[in-house]
Amino acid sequence: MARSPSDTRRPLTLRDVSEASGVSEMTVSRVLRNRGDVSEATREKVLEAARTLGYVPNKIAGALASQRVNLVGVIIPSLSNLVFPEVLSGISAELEDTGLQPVVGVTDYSPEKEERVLYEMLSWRPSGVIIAGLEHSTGSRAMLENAGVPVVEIMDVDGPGVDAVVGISHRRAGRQMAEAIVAAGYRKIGFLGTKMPEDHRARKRLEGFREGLEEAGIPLTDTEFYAGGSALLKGREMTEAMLARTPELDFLYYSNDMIGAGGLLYCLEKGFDVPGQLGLAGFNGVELLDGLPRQLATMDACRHEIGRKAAQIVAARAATPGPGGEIIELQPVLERGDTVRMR
Amino acid sequence: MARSPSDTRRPLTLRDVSEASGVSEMTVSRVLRNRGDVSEATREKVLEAARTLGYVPNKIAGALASQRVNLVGVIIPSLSNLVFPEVLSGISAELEDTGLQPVVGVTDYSPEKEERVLYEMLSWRPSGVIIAGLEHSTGSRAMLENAGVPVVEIMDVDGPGVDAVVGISHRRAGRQMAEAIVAAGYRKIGFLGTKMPEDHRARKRLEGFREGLEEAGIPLTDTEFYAGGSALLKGREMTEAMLARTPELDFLYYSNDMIGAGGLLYCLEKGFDVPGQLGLAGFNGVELLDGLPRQLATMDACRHEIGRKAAQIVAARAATPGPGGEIIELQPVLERGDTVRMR
DNA sequence: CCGCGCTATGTTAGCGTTAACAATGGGCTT
DNA sequence: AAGCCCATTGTTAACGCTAACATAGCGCGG
Repeated sequence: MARSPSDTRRPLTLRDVSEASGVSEMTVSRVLRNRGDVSEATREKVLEAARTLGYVPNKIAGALASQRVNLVGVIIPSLSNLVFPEVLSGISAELEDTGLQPVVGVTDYSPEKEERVLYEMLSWRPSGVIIAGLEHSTGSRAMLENAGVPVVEIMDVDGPGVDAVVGISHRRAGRQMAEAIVAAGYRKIGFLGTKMPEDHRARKRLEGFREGLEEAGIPLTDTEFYAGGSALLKGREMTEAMLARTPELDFLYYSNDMIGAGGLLYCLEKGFDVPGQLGLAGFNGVELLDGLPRQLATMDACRHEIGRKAAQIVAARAATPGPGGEIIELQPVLERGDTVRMR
Repeated sequence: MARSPSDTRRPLTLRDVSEASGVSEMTVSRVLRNRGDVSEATREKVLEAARTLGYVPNKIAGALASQRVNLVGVIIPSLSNLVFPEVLSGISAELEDTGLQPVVGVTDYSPEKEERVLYEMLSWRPSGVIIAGLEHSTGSRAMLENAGVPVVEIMDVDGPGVDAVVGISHRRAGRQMAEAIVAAGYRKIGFLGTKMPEDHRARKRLEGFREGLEEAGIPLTDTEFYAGGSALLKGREMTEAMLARTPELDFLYYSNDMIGAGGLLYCLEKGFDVPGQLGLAGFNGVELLDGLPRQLATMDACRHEIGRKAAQIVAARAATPGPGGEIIELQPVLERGDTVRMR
């Protein structure tokens, strides 16, 4: 397993293994990749030699020679959002035994950083790219179009994609929530969400939500936006601020579950009648909500499933090149929880 | 930016750019890497050509030729733990302008998977490896020893490392918490934590905690372990179960903040006198706690700082090879919050 | 016992880039 | 005007591996 004799720290190559086992480099390569016919005897001899030397193949050289790279670039805005790790887990699970490996890049919701990360990724010539969102800089879009590999844009289907798209309609999700709220009889509605101008999905949810309310002839009574900080705490603070400013509100729609949870905790503490006097809802369906004193109404964003489907598309096309352009719209499900009254 | 004429989808190479700009490949390479002297005129000509073609350099070939890879492998057990994304953010921040790029691998707390991920990473010949924990399989350890690149084991300093180590002493952290609890006058103490046998850091905290109690002549009255599921919910359920079984408990020490938060919510709901009759504490110092109705006592695990320091070590040694073996022990700080009484 | 068709192994020629060194040429010194 | 230097550009040979083809040996049918 080690390299005791003459440890000159010259990195090991196929040649070392080939010399140690008395066969050609090609044969060693074949053994190590399980490709082509090799007799059982040589196979074992080679594996033994590789193991005692502690040889680790050089994929850089391998990739250059074979023009194949078993990496899939995954570009997401953030890792601290909870949502994206879940998408990632779907991707990893699906890629598990395809021989492909996800490589993650984080953009911090910045189009410039996205462009840099994408450039960096493409320079490794991955077998595919999975990227969050449909909105990209001109440069990024051009790179995606010319990459010559499968591209899957995820999370969102409200808009044109470069190639394949897997996600939900956030606009529709917002609208559906509006309809449910109106149907439950709430009339004075407030929205609380992120300020981030680059969070297009939150924006689309709000737009859909507004549309849904408008159709019922109900205005959006108040809005409040935040940026940064502990989401749970922000939810709490924003709720307090909004209710102080607009006490007549009877429903609060939060752009994500975390601030919604903060709001819920605040309302319960204050002894408000939830959902009787005041209804609450969030978005995403994060696991965290299960542990709250009351179930916050939410809408599952199909995060794991989005990851799986996206990975499937990449894996399928890495195996057999096809035309591409698949559009998969998943349907988020409204989970009413305990914070929307029944009628 | 695009590739309109004769779009044969042959991947672009340096040669294409060199032909388009009328200089040699070498000169193009120099321009694109800002290396060596190139006249301003050619520089612009080349950049222009590269831009209009939409050329993206092939780092695989570059890395093979130069024997330099600007990647740092980061191997962590999980992304859904909240703790690790924070470590990652420290690493990214520090690596930001070193030209190095983190590449993340996830082990799911499995030594076998760790070994596979490590092998995969090393096969890309990264400039360094940052890996969580000190406990590895024999194979992994051998790979780390022979990798010939800087290795930084993070999170934990309780034990021997392969090369550099950055972390806190979880044993000491457990002991400190025990001392604080005893000093506050609590005597009937329960521990709630993960069952995962591979979470060595949680184990060490428990060991240290036990030691600390023993020294004060106080036994650990009850323990409860869980695996999987929503941590917040589990915390709630375990707390209920434990208090039903052992009602005389006056303190609950949770192995992480998430289950601690669940426990706190449960206790508040039940109207228990916290911290008077029942004290609570968690571990990690996650941001989430800020939004809770009451501040849970916890101990900051210095996650961001650990990431930064580890990245610093790798970056420094990638620039100037040194001896290695740095050991950096950070000191977690007890944050008493509102759930440990003052005396 | 010849040669066909295997299977097992070896040989050759890149993959696209960069390190190292070589060449070119114009200006400047003497 | 010869020679030299420097800035700039080009040439050559890897880097470590794999695709594609070549070869060696061996059993076996006719």
